[in-house]
Amino acid sequence: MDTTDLVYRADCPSRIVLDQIADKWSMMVLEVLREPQRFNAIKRRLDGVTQRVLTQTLRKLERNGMVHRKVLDGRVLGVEYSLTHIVKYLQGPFSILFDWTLGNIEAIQECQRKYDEQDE
Amino acid sequence: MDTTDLVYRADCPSRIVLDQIADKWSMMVLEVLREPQRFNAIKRRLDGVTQRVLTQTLRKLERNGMVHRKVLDGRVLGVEYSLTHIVKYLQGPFSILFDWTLGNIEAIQECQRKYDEQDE
DNA sequence: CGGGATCCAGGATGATACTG
DNA sequence: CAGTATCATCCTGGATCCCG
Repeated sequence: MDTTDLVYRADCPSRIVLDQIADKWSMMVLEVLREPQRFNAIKRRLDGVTQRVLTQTLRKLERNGMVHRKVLDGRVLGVEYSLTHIVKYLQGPFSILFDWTLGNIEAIQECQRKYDEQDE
Repeated sequence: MDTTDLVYRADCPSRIVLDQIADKWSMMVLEVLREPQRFNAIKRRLDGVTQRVLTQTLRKLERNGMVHRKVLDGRVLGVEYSLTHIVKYLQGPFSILFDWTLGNIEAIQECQRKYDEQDE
């Protein structure tokens, strides 16, 4: 281990952050929450996520101060989620990542085909 | 489901890409490989990764055309990994993400403390 | 050096039912 | 609406041993 590689050290606090947000659902939630959304609205947009996993993901992001949870007052229960200010800064990079996946998907799938063909 | 939300649909190819790279080790490998590195060099820099998981991660990235695997000729076995050109475009956003974790770690840990204090 | 093969435990996840 | 609780299952990941 090179001690100058702080971000890669297991005991570096930033690694703990990466452990938290560097997963598929967290990234997609952060992208969806460009606009504040209610629980079921988020769930509907993230095709395939279960309510259990979405709840866990939101709790994790809330714990890390990246998402704000607000109980709406009204006759029926309603909860709105939104991004906190510290995480809004990441929206640019995230958008680039999403755009990149769309722009490179064909090249990637071609690579997958070639890779899978080798000694099938 | 809003059909305009292509990137969030389970059957959208880009989701498959996110499934592949949106995880902790993949992101760190892509960051480490700014400079081409040999297997054990990568392993040493990524504190805590096991050789098995690193191998799997590299294979996955190679399959998706993001990492190039090159067997070096010499008396002993040597393998060098490097980034392919399509993924180099992501280095900017990745660096921002890494810098962000370092810059916001204190605020985040403060949020964690507050969150954990609630009704301990 | 750079892995592959195997075994195994623990955590993540899906399905389902229930609730303030 | 927005969750919690429980259970069965699956899969990841760690540990270990071996190999060209």
